[in-house]
Amino acid sequence: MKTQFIIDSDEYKGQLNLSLTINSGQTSQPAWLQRNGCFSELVEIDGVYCLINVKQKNYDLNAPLEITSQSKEKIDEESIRSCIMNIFGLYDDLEDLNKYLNKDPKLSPTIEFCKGLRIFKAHNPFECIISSISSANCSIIRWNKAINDIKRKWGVKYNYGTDMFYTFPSPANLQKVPEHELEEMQQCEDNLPEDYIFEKNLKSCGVGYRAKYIIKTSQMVQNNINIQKLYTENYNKAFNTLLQLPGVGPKVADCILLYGFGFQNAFPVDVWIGRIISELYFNGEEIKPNKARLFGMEKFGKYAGYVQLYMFHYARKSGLLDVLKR
DNA sequence: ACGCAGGGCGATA
DNA sequence: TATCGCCCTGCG
Repeated sequence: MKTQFIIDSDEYKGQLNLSLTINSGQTSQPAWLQRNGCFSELVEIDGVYCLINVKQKNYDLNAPLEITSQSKEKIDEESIRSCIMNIFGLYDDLEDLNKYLNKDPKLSPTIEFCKGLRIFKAHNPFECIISSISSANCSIIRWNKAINDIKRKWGVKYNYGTDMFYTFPSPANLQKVPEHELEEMQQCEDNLPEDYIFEKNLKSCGVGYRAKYIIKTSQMVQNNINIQKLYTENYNKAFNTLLQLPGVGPKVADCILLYGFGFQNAFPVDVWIGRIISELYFNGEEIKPNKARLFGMEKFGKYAGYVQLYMFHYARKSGLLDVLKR
């Protein structure tokens, strides 16, 4: 089944920079496949896997979004539309956000660097949890590659012409994968060809010491922790629930809440956000991560998640980051 | 070459 | 309860 439609810019408030939103390194998921200005990914909608192609003509921030979708079974067009609106943060009111940023002289400079930048929401919350764990102490390119490797090795493959896309494996499947070469070898035991290369294990995806966290977290999501409940819990409850997962500390928990579960009041603090907060609001005095986190949540309220996203992007593009490296 | 950046964990006081 | 060394890999 093929569907084609448009999301016009008057269907949401403020601009959208599709490319920037997808490529700004948010831990909800790796960047989508990009070809000729068109972004593609396999997304589950109403229980059906569906290839989504999204294009914003000439990278014009006000151009309508051109959507095509392909799936075996028919999916209601409204479901596809709202799914895409959600993934690209189109339900967020950027006009209101800009008004808010303009009122704080520390924040107003971020606006011109971040036009149309939106929160890139997870289409698969479990993938978001594993992405966020993989991102800890790790570069964007590295965790992007790791997640794509995991999908390729244990996801379900969907062919669209010559293109191949993979689902993200379920917790039930990911909890069973071998952690390293030795475990993989033990699982195969007999009659493998001499030249067999052991590469169907988590470490071979480049996740390093996080492999055991990923396996344990998959087990806990499968058996102990109901992640669906996070949607209805308050911030503190959900935060503490996530901290129970191995590999999830405060920064990763906040990323999961913000990008995966819609908690826009979360304020994920990495070293950079810590330094920026210290520079902008504490005269360069060193600020402990937890203090920065509480400060951000308190000061920015429901805008905290966006402020964090905008601050980081602004600092990168304006050269502030280089200054803070000292 | 090789030391360092990046967040979380577990041992220490 | 806070602090510190270590985990793995890519990069300068």
